[in-house]
Amino acid sequence: MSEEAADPESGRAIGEYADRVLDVVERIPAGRVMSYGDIAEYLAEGGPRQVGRVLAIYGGSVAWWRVIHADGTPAPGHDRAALEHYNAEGTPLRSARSPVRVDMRKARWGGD
DNA sequence: AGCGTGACGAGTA
DNA sequence: ATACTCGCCACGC
Repeated sequence: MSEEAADPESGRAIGEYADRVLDVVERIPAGRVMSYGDIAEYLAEGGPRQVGRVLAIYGGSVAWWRVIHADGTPAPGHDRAALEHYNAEGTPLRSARSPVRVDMRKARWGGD
């Protein structure tokens, strides 16, 4: 066998960074949202692109619809599913039709 | 090791 | 609203 060093990514463990990102998403209350950049800034680590990658890979385990672009638009390809959740959670919207836009002015949430 | 790509953000036309 | 550019960071080929 190759002397493969301990591979924390293989099998079970997800990156520590991904774990922190998912933790933040999990604590976003219903009816609120955070942008990719907001989460990156909140963690003070990586960047908006890193957060997007984590959600793209592990988003299936968290409320991914509460994480949207800085301009209030949900993830591409999932705007329809996201809209269903926004209606169910009472998320303040500025546009209920494409392009679906969340009212960041009211819905934007911080670790508060 | 270089290059393309992406669930990003902000700026400009 | 759309298209394009630049900066950013990590991954896959």
